[in-house]
Amino acid sequence: MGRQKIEIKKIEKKSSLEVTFSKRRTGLFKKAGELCVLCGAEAAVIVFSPGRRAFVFGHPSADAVIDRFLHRETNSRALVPVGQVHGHVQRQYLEALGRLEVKREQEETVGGDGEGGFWWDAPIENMGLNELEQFRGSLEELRKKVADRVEEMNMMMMMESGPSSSTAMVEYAAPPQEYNSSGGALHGHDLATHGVPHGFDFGFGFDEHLF
Amino acid sequence: MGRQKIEIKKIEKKSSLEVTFSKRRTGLFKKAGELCVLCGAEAAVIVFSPGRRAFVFGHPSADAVIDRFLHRETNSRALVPVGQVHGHVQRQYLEALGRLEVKREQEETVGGDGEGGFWWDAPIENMGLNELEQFRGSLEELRKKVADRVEEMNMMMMMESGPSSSTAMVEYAAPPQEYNSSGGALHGHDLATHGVPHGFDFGFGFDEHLF
DNA sequence: GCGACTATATATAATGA
DNA sequence: TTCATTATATATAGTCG
Repeated sequence: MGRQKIEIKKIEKKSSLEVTFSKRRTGLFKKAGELCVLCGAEAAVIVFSPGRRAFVFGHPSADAVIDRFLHRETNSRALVPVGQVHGHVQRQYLEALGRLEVKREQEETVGGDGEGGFWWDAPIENMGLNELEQFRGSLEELRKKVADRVEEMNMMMMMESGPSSSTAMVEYAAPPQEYNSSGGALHGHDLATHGVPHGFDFGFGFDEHLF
Repeated sequence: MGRQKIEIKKIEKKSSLEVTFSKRRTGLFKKAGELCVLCGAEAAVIVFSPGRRAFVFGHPSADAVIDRFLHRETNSRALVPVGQVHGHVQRQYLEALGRLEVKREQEETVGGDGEGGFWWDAPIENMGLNELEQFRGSLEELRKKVADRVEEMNMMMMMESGPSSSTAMVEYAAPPQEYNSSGGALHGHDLATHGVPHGFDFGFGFDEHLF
């Protein structure tokens, strides 16, 4: 994002590392703030510089967010198998997949985690970068293959029952997911009206104005 | 940053709010990761969507960073570098992911492979149209997930903050959620007692050498 | 209600004082 | 560190399938 493209790897030159750290930290906080305002989200960002200095952004406050985050942990129960928490939509996918005769025995082997996960969790988590990249490539291929197959089948159906009835049947069987709309109340503070948020920095005192 | 300039104020249109939230959250995490890699920093980002869903990014792990942050007053300077406790880089990374990511909603995708070939060798030619469509949907998810992971891992591999680097990016499901930290996150901390009541609070640096 | 695609808005790397 | 500048790299708002 500058005069020149840079690789995302550790900056060795100390001087520019510091500059970059400062700029990007500021940018990060700004983005976080924007996300909060735009979407009514709550967020906390904690950054430790390599020199062990801490910088924190929080809305409504870092502590509030962290607290909320930590409390959820303490209060909730033990591990729940993935499928249980979230609804039917996913289940349908899984059922469909199950019919593929994909080796389910792996469920026990790879899943490892006992009740914690399903077999499809493992592959990704345990793959090395190369494997992942290869995996990704293969996925693309497969996706194409599947897409083609779908088209092909549509074509066939069209020929069987006429052009008018084909399209409707191609819809996703899975009903649109309820994206967490209920109770989407914002938590009190409407920042949009505050204009410029105030900032603190006990270390140096910049970052006063982010917007 | 788009076709059109937007004001930084709450987005009312729910549909675009969700899209924006998703896009910007991704962007935020990416930036956080870059900051970590480029500057050898440690960071945690916690975001609660208006729908109460929690999303977390952490390097080396959200736990580690939060823990460190919470101990700032008492141990701040004498703190044992969080990283030292952990062992092998990749291992730690995977553990963190395995521990957290399992509970992701998106996890309910496909995946897995056999010893011989990959699972997609399964006969798609035997699938019905609906199944194919569903399958395609699942593939899409998986692909995205894999792509994300590749990026994460690329980032991780570039990090040279010693033997303890890792990065975790996680989405927690809403109300019922478990997070059994093995790494020593603190529970039952009364955070709400200090900090800024509301609004933003930036850069809460505490004394130490700058870098 | 994603995923891909752009046209723009922003962030920021390099630079110089 | 800081600041301003500015050329570019990125992020992302809108749009379409």
